[in-house]
Amino acid sequence: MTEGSYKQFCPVAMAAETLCTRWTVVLLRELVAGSTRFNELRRGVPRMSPALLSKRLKDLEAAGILERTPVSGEPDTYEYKLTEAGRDLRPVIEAIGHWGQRWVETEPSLDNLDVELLMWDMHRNLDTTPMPQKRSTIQFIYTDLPSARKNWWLLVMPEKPVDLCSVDPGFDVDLFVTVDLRTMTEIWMGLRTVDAARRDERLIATGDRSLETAMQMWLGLSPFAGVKKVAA
Amino acid sequence: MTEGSYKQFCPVAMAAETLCTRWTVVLLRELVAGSTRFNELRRGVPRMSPALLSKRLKDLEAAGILERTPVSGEPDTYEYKLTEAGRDLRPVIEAIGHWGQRWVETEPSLDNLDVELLMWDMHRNLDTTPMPQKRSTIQFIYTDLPSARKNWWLLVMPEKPVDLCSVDPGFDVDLFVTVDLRTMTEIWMGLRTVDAARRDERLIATGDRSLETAMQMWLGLSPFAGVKKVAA
DNA sequence: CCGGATCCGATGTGATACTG
DNA sequence: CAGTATCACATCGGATCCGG
Repeated sequence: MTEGSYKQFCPVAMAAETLCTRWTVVLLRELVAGSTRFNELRRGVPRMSPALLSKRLKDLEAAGILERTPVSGEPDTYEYKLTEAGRDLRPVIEAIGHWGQRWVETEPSLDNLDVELLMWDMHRNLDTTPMPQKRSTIQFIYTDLPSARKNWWLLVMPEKPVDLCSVDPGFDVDLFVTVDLRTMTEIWMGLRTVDAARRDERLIATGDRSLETAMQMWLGLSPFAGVKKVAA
Repeated sequence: MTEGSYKQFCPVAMAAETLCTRWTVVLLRELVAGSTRFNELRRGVPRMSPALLSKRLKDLEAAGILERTPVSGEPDTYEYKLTEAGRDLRPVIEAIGHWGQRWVETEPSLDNLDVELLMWDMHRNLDTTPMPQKRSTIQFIYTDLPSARKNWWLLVMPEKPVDLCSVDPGFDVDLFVTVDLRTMTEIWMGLRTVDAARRDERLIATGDRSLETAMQMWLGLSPFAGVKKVAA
């Protein structure tokens, strides 16, 4: 970007200088969502090269948007946390996402599905309040994926963050969800409901009855799932 | 930018693909502010090369954000008007500008002043309602600029758009404003008031008393002038 | 594993000039 | 007025590698 400024005194231009460089707002979305570690960020922004990620983190630190601090106890590991200025970017990210959900055609991006990214987003947004007050294990089986990426487990423990596994954790499974990747992504984006997918036999949920019927409730959707799409 | 997508199904990423390319949001700010013609846009985004401007306009048209239509009567001239999707970007631009005003240090960008851009912005935001119901001519004299860019005239006609001239239009001047470029830019950005600048003798306004005293009123400021700055 | 750095070819951008 | 053309240069993506 000619690493250079727009040379305008307008606040929009001044902000855009740091915000509107490639990958930056996607990275910020990940930070606003709560990721703090380098490799955690990589998982949320998988197609961004580590070199560019590193550069952007430095740029954002220099801009006062985040702070990099060593993690006590773990040498050579760092945490990237938003400053107040960074947290104040949430409305900006929300406005962009809101517009994107309303106006950007989804078809093209539904050709670029990514299970890992989907599961990563889902596990962060699960709403555990309507779930039983005990450990629950939910297994997702993606019918259209090769075996290495077919099975995913969400481990829900009361009072603890939800855990995501791509290898069998060995616990008894309380609910099996069998679905294809596109359908699950559409549900996550709010383009389709769990019930509709079950009626169409695109999604099958078997196991614990209460988990099964409340699925639309505990399955936290994309923060923008509620926004109505207008784009043709 | 590798003219390529982020390949994510997240609405933030989908929107950022078209919005967060270099110059795009600055251009959108200009469109949201009401400019419609190619050379009008150039004046609002003076450091953007015409080649890139042309490309961006095509991209935005392809994204459904604006429409290009021939101007009837004038061959080979076109108008670029925001579609509903484009007008719906106003909250996004506002959120970015709001954040910029709050958090971006202004000092660096106050080294990149631009009279023409400032006058262009000002003439568009003049609030003519508190002005006399007759033609008024206001001359700005920038004490620190070379003669070619020193003098500017704003022509206010009731019921008509404000006119901006960089050559003497020949009318009697109702109000003379003598000021340096930095001070006037600071006032425009809301970093300083007209009264404070007059007390500091950085700005002198002489002529019609009512125009003089109401200056802070009719001088429309930047849309973000009201946002309190936090940045150190 | 974690947190990067390095290299190189492809792509995007800026400056300047020019045209119907 | 409304753009193109051209060329040098900056940036980015992808792959690889590295030190703890």
